[in-house]
Amino acid sequence: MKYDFAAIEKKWQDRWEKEKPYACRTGDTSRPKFYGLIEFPYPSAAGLHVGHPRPFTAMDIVTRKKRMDGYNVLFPIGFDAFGLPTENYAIKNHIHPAIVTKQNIENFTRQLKMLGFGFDWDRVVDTTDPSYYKWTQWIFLQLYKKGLAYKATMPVNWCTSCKCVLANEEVVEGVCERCGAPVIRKEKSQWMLKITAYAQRLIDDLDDLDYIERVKIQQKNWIGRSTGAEVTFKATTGDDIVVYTTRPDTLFGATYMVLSPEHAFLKKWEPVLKNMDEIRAYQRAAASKSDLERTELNKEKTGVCLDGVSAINPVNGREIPIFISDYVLATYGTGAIMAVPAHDDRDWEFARKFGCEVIEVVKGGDVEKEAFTLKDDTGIMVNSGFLDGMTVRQAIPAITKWLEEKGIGHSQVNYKLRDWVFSRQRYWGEPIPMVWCEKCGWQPLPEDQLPLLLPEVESYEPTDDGESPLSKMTDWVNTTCPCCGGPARRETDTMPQWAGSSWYFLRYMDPHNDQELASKEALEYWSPVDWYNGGMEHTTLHLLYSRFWHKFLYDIGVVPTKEPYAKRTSHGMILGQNPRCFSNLSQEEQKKLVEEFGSEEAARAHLVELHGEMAEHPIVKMSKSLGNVVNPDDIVKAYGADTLRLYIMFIGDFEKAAAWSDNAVKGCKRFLDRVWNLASEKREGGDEYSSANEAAVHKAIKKVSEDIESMKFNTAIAALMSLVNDFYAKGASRGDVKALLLMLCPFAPHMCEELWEMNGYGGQVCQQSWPKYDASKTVSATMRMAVQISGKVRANIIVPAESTNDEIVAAALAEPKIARLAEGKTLVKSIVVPGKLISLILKPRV
RNA sequence: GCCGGUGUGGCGGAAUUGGCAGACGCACCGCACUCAAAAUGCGGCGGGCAACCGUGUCGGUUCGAGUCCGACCACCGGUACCA
Repeated sequence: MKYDFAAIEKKWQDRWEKEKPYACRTGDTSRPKFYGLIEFPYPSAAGLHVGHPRPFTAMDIVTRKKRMDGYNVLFPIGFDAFGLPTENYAIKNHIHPAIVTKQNIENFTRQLKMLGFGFDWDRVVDTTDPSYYKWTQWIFLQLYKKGLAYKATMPVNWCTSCKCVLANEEVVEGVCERCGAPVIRKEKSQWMLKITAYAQRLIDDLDDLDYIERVKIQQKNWIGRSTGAEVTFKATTGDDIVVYTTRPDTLFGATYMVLSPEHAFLKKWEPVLKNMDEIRAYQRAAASKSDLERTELNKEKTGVCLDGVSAINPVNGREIPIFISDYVLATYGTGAIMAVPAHDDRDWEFARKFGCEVIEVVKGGDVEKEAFTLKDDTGIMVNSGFLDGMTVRQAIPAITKWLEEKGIGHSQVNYKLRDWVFSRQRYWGEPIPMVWCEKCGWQPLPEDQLPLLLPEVESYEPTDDGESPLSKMTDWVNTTCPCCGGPARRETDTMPQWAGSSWYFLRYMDPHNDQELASKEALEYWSPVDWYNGGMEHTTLHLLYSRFWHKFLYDIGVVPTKEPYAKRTSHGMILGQNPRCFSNLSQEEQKKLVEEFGSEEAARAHLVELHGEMAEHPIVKMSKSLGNVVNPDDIVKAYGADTLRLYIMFIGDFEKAAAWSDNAVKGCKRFLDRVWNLASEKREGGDEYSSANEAAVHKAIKKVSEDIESMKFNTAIAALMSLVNDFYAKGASRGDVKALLLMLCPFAPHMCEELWEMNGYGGQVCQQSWPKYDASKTVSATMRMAVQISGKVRANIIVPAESTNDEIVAAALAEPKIARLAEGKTLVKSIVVPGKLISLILKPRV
């Protein structure tokens, strides 16, 4: 009988739909719980990308095995459906975003079901559903009530194409993360979330989490904690200028001061500043620079020296000039620095250009040539009054103490993390439930009025003036003040896409609750997520945001755990093969080109000339223009879902990027065909393993079990392939085949269910227990050991398993080839590694 | 610049953490089956006639190094005037 994957997969998907074998029950105390989570997809119009099945299949395999291990498994799915791509698609095609979203979710659902994932389909979550975003809005109100949501006017990142503000995390190399358009600074009044209040806890609590190390490092770097001191300098106007420095030890070397162009004192000092025109011109120039220009221009320092105001260095009373320069950021520290050109690269560069004095205060470098920035014990303080002779490490606490005693400074911690810009001037997002009243100011919408529904609008296109499309909906905008009952206006900005995804994993625990975001019972039972797998690109976005929200919900007593996710892993991207790269051509094509151009190098050079630099990269992102995009629908049609699942897991190291290969898919299909042919054969007998395969089966059980736990799916599959090869070579018993199906089931569930049923093993594979590993069954009576002489393998011997070291050495020396090599030599030393090898060191006999 | 990571056959990738490098798969070659092809099954497959040589390069530790230590090279990712 042929392996008819299309019919088999349809049959089992229909049965799963009806019988719901993957549904889970909240509150089951008879079994331990396991909550496996994947990042819910954004339902784009393009449908499922071939990259999606990689993390999905991985967690599907993990959770299927957990079920077989006896866990009550929650493995849910949902849709992160608000956001710009849908809105842009809707605008372009003149369809309402809600309709687009509905269609896209239907298509995604079809594709996800087609791949046979064991989701609990009764728990689907959709962030655009009012019964869901009611609670997103509710959380916002709680943040507002605790002072963690506030409206502030400040320079924000503005995407010139999306016509919308962006969070810091959404700006990548000066351009919009989503559309690639330049980002500029724009002064706007925005809702902000005070994530900075959680900066320290977001760092500290990482220690107890089982996250892969690079995620922890990346989050810590992004939060960017630094310790230093704030120091007050007196200005000649009498004002106190506070600077932040990580090097208070170098205070004696501060020869000038720099303010950010946006610094508030500039306005205050207008009457005394003699070069105000020059200053204004610089301010304007700095403001109009896009982030991209700022980074590109960062090599050459610019600035203006203030004419009319200077500052006094508090340690030595010296008067020093004040500059403004855009290398000092308004949004970090105090927006002002003391410049120590001898010991800071940027200050050194600036001083050289503007002719400022350079005073060495730490010995160890040549400050005429470059700044000496080392902060270790190699430098001794000089030219620094009472600090002279100390090391830098001694000087830092000494000067800090001195500053504190004088009341002009104190130690200070700073973070690079900024508060989260939380409003977007777009339509397709959660309305922010706030009302502006001339009399009462901003008022939160009473909770009983939630959800605040997103109104139907005629036009949801973004406006050039930076106002949300909702602002034109006067009927909706005009409302009454919840406080005084007078006329008031609603907030017309919406929430960013990251809002709905910041808590969705909680909703899965109790998705239909209309009283709370989830019941206490459900939260207690399922929290925390035991294993969360997702992309590295979310490390400083979704992952950080949702940790912040979760900590807040913990603080107000809504959730029972400090952290949302106990374990976080990450998958690599699926890339495509570059059809224009020499190494991806078939051997014949390569040969032809080499003949034509004389050498491989010349052939490669020709391809580069033809297609540009990228022809040198064998592996590239999938793109329509290269024609290397793989559609999961096509693969399922041609080979079946089980083959796609197996291949996407076999493709390589799960954590690393891997390139799609059509040929390699065929190899996985071939493997499933081999399993099918083997297992569909009628076999008599019981459940016991055959003596020929017993050891191999137990070794495979160990390998596959461990590899699934550690996400080494590729080697787990390799072990199963080896086992099948053994079965072909030695024949397989009914029990051998049964073990194979149990282990293969998480990877290829449709086929294994079908074969399980055909063989009449009873029940369904997914309901069986995972096979047990018995180490005693893998030991054999003899062992094969390599014999090395001076570290080189020279022969192999077979000895009884219980041989002593002396017996093993004797056996090694008796081996004909070894005996020949050892002739005329003395055995100096021997090392025996039981079961592996013997290393002999021989010396010529004198 | 700073912080991570990676470098192994024609290709994707293994290697129990210091113990027989190249598991498993792809591609390729041979054989069987077939009138033939495909499919399937079986076998071969790093280089070299060989001694030997081979895990980015150079050096070190060790009986033994892909794995450890030192110096470098290349590529990928994150971050970037954060004082």
